[in-house]
Amino acid sequence: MEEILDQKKIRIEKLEKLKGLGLNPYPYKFVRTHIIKEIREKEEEMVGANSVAIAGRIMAKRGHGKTVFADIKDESGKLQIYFRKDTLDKKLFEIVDLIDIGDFIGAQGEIFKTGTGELTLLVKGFEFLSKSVFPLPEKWHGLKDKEIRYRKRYLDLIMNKDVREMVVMRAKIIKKMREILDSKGFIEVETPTLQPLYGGAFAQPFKTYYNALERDYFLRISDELYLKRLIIGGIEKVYEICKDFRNEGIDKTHIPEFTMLEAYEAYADYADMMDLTEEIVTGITKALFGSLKFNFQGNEIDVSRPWKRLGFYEGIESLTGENLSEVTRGKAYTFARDHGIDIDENAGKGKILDEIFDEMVQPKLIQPTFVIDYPLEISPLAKKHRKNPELVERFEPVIAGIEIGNAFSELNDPFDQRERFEQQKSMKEMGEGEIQELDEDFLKAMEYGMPPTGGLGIGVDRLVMLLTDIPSIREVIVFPQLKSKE
RNA sequence: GGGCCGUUAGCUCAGCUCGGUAGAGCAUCGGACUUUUAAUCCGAGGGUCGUGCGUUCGAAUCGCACACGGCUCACCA
Repeated sequence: MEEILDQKKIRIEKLEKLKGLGLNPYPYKFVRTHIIKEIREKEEEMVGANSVAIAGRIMAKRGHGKTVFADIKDESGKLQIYFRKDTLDKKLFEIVDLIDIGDFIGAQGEIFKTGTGELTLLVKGFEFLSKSVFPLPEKWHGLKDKEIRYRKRYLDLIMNKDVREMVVMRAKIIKKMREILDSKGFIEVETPTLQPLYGGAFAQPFKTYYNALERDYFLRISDELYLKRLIIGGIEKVYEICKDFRNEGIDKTHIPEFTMLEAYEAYADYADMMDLTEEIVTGITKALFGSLKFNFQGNEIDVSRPWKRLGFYEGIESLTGENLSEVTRGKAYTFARDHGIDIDENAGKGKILDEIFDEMVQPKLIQPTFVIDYPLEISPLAKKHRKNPELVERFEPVIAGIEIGNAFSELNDPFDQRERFEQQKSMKEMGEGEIQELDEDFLKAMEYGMPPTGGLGIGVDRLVMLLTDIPSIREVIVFPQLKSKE
C-alpha cells in the first residue's frame, strides 16, 4: 500500500535522478568539522569561519527562486543553511531541487548571520548522505498520535524534542546511580533473568520453556534472592540494575517489563538503607538540576535530607483518625469497605491494611517520605521489628504519592524464614492470590549463615518519571509494548 | 476484564447532531520570487472515511460485531 504513495514515488524518482548524475544517495562517510551545538556556542568566533562542514537531517526547506533556505538538524541542535545560485556550482545548485525534508545532507561552507540575526551556513558544497523516501510528519503540529509515537519511536524522536530529553535524562540518572553505588564500594553483578522459581516479590510471572534444560522457567519478577545469595557468599556490598517482568496490568505507574535497582549491604539495617536511598536520590537530583528541588506535575518536590519518617499505622491513623494496629481482620475489612475500598474477600489482614494505606494515605505523601514498619504478613522476606514482633523493619520511599522503592532489614534467620514461607503457603490455601513461594535452595543458602543485611529496591522508571516530570511510566520507556496488528 | 472516547489525505484536524458521490492547513507537484524562518503569492494532484455485516433507493454519517489505540475503574505492590 505504501508503494503507491505519490510522495514516495516522487522521492524515488529523485533518488534515481541522483544516481543518473553519478551521485551515491547512500554513501559511506562524511567528515564533519563541527557539530551544530559547537557552532552555536562559539557563535561570535564562528561568524566568518570558512570550510565549516556539518551533517544532519533536513527538517524544513524554503525556496526563493535563486536562493533556498533549509534547516538542518543533528543530534546537538538545528542550524539554518543557505544555498545561493551565485555561490554554488551551477550543477550543484540544480541538485538542491532534489533535496527533500527528511534527507540527510553533509554541507560545507561559511558561517554568517542573516539580516534577521539568524546564524546560518552559506553552503559552498554539499552531498547527500541518505535520501529519505517517505515523508516525515508535519513540521508544525508534529506527531501526536500516541499509537504511532510508541510504534515508531524513531519518528517520535525526530519530531518531539521531549522524548529525546527523556532518553538523555534517563541515561544520566542510571549513570549517576551507578556512580554513587560504585563510589561506595558496591559491586555490580548480573543474576539470572530466567529463573526456575520466581521470587523476591508478589507477582504473576511470565513463563517460558528452557529447551536445553527441558523444563519450564520463569522470567524474573525480582533478583532479590540471587543478590542475597551473593551476600551469603561474602560480597558485602552488591547491586544490580536490571529488567524485572511481572505479568500484570498496565497503568500510570505499572508496566510488565520495568527496570529495578536492587542493592544489598552486609552488616547494615533498614535505617542504613534509608541513608543510602537519600544519598542516591539527592545525588542524582543534584547532578541533574544543581539543586535538591524539582517540579513534578505542579508540585515542588524538595528532596533535602533527612526525609520524613512515617510509621505505617501512624500514617493510617493520622489520615483516618483510626488506629488499626491491633484490630482483627474482620474489623479492618469492614473499615476498608466503609471507606469505599474494594477488597478481595479472601485478602488477609495485612493485605487489607496495605490497600487502606495505598488508597487513603499514600496519595497524600507529596514530599519525600519513608513509610516505615509494615505488618509482618505482607513482608515475608523482611526481618521482624526489633521492638515489635508484629511488624517488620521495612520501608517504602514515597514521593509525589508514588512509591519509588521498597527496602528492609533483610531476614537472615533461616528458621524464621522457613516459617514465613510456610505462613505464605497457608495464606494461599486461605485464598490469597499471590504469595512468596518457598525456595528450598535459597533457604539452604541461608542455613550456611547470612550476615545481617540491609536491602533496597528502587523502581528506576518511576524515579525517571519524577525527575522528568512525566506522569506516565510508558512515556519513560523507549519501546513500550503494544499489541501487534496482524 | 468493565465504562467512556477515538480511528477521515503522509501529518494535524473539520465533516457525523438532522444519511444525498469527501474538506482545510501543513507536506507533495507545477509556476513566480537572491536574507527567508509556520516564508509568501498563483495553480494542481492526492482518500477502498479502521475492518466486516446490517438498515436504506442511497452510509464517513444510523445500528451491530470485531480490531487497534487513548483515558479511567478494577486487577496488580
